[in-house]
Amino acid sequence: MKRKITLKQIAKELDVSISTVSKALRNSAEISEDTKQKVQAFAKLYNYRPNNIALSLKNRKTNTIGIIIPEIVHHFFSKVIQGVETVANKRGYNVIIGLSNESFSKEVINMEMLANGSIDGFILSISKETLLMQDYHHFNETMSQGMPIVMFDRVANEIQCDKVIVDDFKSAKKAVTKLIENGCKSIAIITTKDYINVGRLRTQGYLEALENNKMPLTSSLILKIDDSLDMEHNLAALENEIEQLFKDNKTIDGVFAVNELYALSAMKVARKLNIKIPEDLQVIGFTDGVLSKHSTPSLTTVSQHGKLMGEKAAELLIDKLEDQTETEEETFSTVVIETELVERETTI
Amino acid sequence: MKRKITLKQIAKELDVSISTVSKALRNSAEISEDTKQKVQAFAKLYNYRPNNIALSLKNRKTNTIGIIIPEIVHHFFSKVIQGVETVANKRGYNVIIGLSNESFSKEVINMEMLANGSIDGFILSISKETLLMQDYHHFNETMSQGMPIVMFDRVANEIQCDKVIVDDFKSAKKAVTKLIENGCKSIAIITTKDYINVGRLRTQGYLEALENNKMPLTSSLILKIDDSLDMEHNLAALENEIEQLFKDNKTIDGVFAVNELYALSAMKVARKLNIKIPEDLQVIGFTDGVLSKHSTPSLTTVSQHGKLMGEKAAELLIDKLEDQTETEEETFSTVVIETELVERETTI
DNA sequence: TTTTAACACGAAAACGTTTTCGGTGGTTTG
DNA sequence: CAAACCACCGAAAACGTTTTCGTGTTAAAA
Repeated sequence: MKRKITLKQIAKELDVSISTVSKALRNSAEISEDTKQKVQAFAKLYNYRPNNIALSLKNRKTNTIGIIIPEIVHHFFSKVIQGVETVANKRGYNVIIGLSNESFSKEVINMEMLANGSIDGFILSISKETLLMQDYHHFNETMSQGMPIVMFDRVANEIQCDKVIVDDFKSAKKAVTKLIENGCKSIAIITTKDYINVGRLRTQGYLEALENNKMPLTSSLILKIDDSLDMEHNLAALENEIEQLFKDNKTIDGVFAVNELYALSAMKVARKLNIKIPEDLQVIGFTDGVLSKHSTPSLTTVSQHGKLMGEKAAELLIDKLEDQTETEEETFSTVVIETELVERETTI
Repeated sequence: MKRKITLKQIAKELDVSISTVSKALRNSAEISEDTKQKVQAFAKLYNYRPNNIALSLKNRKTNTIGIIIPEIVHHFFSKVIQGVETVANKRGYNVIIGLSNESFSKEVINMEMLANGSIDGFILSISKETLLMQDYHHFNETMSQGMPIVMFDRVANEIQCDKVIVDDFKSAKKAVTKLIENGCKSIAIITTKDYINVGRLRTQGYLEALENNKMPLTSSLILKIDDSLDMEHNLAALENEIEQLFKDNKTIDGVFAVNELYALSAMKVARKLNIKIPEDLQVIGFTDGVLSKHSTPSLTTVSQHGKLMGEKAAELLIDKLEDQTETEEETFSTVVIETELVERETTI
């Protein structure tokens, strides 16, 4: 087992100084052609690669991006990571991940862990618990230490930083309007509690769409799910709630769900109640994942373009990291990614 | 913007030496109670945290695990990452990810990138292209430099390292046997080309199950898909092939598919051809993902326990990293994770 | 009073780089 | 022949730690 070779060892072998080796390898004009050749040949032979850690320490720059997400087994977040990874690699950065599991404390711990020199900046989506508690001190602290943050999707308006979001309000409005245009007269929404801001915004979009089209707002048609617990493991409860919704409102002919799972559950319940999709009931979901594409019937959804969000977030972060200008007034931008209504089989 | 505080700054402020500060913070007996109190209070006030990079350089240990996977937008791999992350964090390690996108060169580049000091060891699943080319020099090189590797799922038998796999052969056999017990007389398999070893093994399991039950082996019932291209974006081609299979073999009453997507495509084609599931056709897939759970009818699958694989892989790697004993003969273990046949609605 | 030991602390090396600043020795110039 | 110059190379500092070893001070023992 041969350890990785260092400058020092090369210097010793060739009987020159460490500085000479370093310069020779970087093709400095200070070094004669002869020595350069000699050193470079030797380095190539022993497959020399500079040690990243030493470089990081010297340069006070790790060329690594930290990404903190609530969970990874989730199509949207996977897509975002994919996007981040793509541009990060292209621009010479690595990606290190931390999972908060929707927990405030894990989010804090993970950030502290990475902030101590391991990374140059963060890309993150806020955990549910943090949103609920509205405790954002850790974000401010990291930023005050000169470590930039880019938030995506689940952001906090109170925090001044770069953000990448979709226009949840407009997108929801567009989706519901689509249902109205398709002839739906009684449209229900299955959404989250209001502390999840994306859920709240989507609900508002729903309301505005109804209002703009002079349709009545019926509070019993608004089902707010408490998903503080992991719904993946609580499907039965979810389906019961939805079934009750359908039974209480027999006229429902359209459903807008703020995520894939809610939409699929609605479809499942509808099937159970012998409601035909899309003839008797049209459904639109949010977040374009694998489920929508492969469900039967395949689900019409508002696609968020997760990969694009990741790419954009990475661009923003790296731009900031590599921006040399020492301006006093820091400026932050919020990029809005356009959503797309992907029409499949659950709408006419 | 205040930079992170260092030992040197604390030392300067308190008018003691750097060594004293370091020792005081680590509660060394060399330092008087007075100075300890003073230093610790000051450090707490300024929220001192040791710089990870400096520690890594000093200790020649990064406490970071590198994980290289072919793609991340994939339920199984996400699960594995989740597993790795869980035990890594528990044992004080970070996780850094690299995506090969099923490409040999990206796999090599990514590994070289990380191997230069950024991480202590690898957990990886081999890319399709690498498997096809059978060029494993980069694995041997990294290991010869003292960096341990743990492979999972898609492994190379030629390489001596720790491995975490499922018994693809046995699992496939079990699944097909199940179909036979359920009364299927003509069972087709939808699998990959043989260079993907997991595909090959599953095919062998299929064959053995038939043989053991004295059932005829019909070559036309074996459909080997060339998925060198990304099938997610080539669904139509896949479905055509499957449709042809059904049309050529009208007697088919059972399908074993080596992954979720193949299984779902088979179900889709069956629906198109008005074949009832599970009455006329029973289907079993491999890899327990979200699709299986939420499809209609929900798919009976062989679950691989991705998270468990990740956990096990991380345990193996960290154990090796922290094993102090300087044994000459290195020993490698291969852990086989038991699969589980999750029976849902596509089987009787 | 002198020797010894305990105590408290600091200097310096090491991890692997890059870079600045000074040297050599030789050659050209006035 | 001295001065200036150039081409080439090395010493050392710096990044932020930890740790070994040495040293000075003080109190206890001889």
